[in-house]
Amino acid sequence: MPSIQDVAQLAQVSTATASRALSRPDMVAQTTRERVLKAARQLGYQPNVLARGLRQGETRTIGVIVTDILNPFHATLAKGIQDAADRHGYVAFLFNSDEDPAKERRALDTLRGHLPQGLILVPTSGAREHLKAMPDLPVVELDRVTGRPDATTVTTDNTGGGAAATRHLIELGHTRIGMIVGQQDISTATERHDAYRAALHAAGLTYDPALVLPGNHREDDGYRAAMHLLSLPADHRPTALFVGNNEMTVGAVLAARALSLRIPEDLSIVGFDDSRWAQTMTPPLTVVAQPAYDLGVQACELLLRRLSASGNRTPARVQLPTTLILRHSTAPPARPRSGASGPDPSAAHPPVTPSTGPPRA
Amino acid sequence: MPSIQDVAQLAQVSTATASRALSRPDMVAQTTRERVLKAARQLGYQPNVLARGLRQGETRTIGVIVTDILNPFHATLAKGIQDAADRHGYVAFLFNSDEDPAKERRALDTLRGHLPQGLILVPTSGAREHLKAMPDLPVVELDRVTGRPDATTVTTDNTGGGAAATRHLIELGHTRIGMIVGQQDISTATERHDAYRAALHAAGLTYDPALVLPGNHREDDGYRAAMHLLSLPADHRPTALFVGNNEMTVGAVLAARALSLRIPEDLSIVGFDDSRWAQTMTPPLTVVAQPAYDLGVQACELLLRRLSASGNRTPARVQLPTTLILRHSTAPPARPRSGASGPDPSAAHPPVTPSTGPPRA
DNA sequence: CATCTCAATGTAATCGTTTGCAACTGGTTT
DNA sequence: AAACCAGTTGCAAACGATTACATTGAGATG
Repeated sequence: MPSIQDVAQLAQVSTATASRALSRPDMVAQTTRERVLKAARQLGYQPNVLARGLRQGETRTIGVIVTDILNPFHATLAKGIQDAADRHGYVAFLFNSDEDPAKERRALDTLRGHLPQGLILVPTSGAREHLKAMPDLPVVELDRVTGRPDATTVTTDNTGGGAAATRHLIELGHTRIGMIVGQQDISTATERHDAYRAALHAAGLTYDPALVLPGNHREDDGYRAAMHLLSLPADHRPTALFVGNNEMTVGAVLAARALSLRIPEDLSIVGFDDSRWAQTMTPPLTVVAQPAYDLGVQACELLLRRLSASGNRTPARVQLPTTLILRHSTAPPARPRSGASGPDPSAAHPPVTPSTGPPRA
Repeated sequence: MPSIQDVAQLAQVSTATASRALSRPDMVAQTTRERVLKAARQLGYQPNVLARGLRQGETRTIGVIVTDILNPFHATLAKGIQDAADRHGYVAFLFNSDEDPAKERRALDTLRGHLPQGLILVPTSGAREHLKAMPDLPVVELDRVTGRPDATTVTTDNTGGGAAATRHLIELGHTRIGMIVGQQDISTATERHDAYRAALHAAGLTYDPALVLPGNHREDDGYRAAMHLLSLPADHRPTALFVGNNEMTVGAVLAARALSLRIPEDLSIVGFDDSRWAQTMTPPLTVVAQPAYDLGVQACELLLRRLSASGNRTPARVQLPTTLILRHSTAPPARPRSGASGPDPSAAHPPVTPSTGPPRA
């Protein structure tokens, strides 16, 4: 790798002038500038980010930690962030926490050594604690929220989305609506859960804890939870399911199939977060859609704005709307027939193996 | 951020000793070492990667460029790489080229400034040219291949996979087998294409160029190409389709649905690359599966091995096998009837039958 | 006891940039 | 002609780590 010394030598100037010609064009005479630029081009000079970062303290780098890069929602967030960062001449370093606070911690430590100027984080339950160790790093919490008092956050309207989904099912005539909800120490999960409960109450329906099962955001959890709910005796079994995230929705659909329940005739399903899978499965899935790419872009721009104008009071919280997209996985409940002679659930071993992702650590 | 100076001061030693206590534990007396370690812990010291990298020339960093992070195949590659890098104490910087040579070029330049010790690249068509500018950077070409004479590569057996897919369709009795193939300047696309042609010839079938349409790897392209092929007059229309990558397969399936063609009764489809979508769509898709996660891991380990033992002749080319996974999107061709006026496919719920994926590592 | 050895530590140079300050140029003002 | 100016350029000091080399001191050896 040619250094700025090589460029300077070839252009017959000092390194100082060479440096200025490249980054402060107006401080140097036109003819010298051209000489330097030409030399740089000729050598294929590329400034050494390490040296520059060391000297300036500015790395033009931001860190990004998502919880699951294989989840299309998170991949889209990441892409939105990277595209936006790129437009502003920043580089985004992407890490993965796999929903594991310990891994998140390690990612943070690694990142810190690279002196990022800011951090965009989809927090795990440990994040609040971890962030205490780095009080002067500007952080944007994305999608979820740690609850730190004056955090900057970019989220979606989980409450509105959860309410819309639940109301939709109620309006179709469902009265036993089950929910598969994420970990209760994750803000999005509790918000969606609360919205579901509130919507039931508002409609005069009772909230039945037996119809609400927790999962850990992954497909398997959705499968297991749905299996349990759908195997309840016919007069307790929910006729509709609201599932709290996209991965678990896949599991729930597979569980319904495994039990030979037809969607939407025997079971209505609303998922959270749209995806190609949701659009193209049969039947196409009714979902609460989130503007994932935009979330990423907003988070990045918000962070960069904070970085440049540290005094300037830019908004600390951005919330984007959700959209209920009606497709064909929801319908009025079936008229109660006698002995909803569903297949014996205990005998029904999953004919469709829930697809597991690559090995999780 | 505390520096090693702060640590040294607190531990009452010189920076040299502090540095040694941290990275050459055996060069320093036990009592001092403990003092330094304690000071470091107390201050939350995290070595400045920039300074270290600058001094040592070693950044313990590798660059990764994939062509589409939103494609689950590529996301899985990236995850495999990052997990493997992490295990070896390396950090992987992930970039996206969006199949665009110009973007790839920019990513390479940016990357270069960060002095990565190696690069893992899913090359675009411009890569061969771009890499000339950086002759001393160790590169592993992943999934695709640029054709540079002594490149290190990690790929899958596209030829075997393409042959298996085509043979499978031939054995079912198909004689008009269409193919939707990727850009012909991408190695995977030509290999799969060649394998398809060879398999036809081996079976005594003629290769009909009219049944082979190119696409640019994205869903839209698959949709358009399939639309075209499936709109041919009934006696020219292919009864089976072999689609050259996962994204285009989605498009092809949607096109078939749009034309109310039942799969597999009216049209058999084999895709390349497995995915959750392929596993859970109706009917579950027959595919040529690739070990994506493993590809990433292998690429990373190969690169790191090359880095450490530069003299040592480690293998330059790794090829992993593909697996033809039979599901339910393929069947013998329909007896030639007139008019494809099948029932509305959206009403048809084919029985869900076991569709176990390949054993995942 | 003088000397040698070796382990432990310190001093200072170094990596490639940026940048405060000084120095030089040629022209303009007093 | 002295003083001043603005526009260019160079010198050299940082940034934070590592490491070649020098130094120290204590114990071993003759």
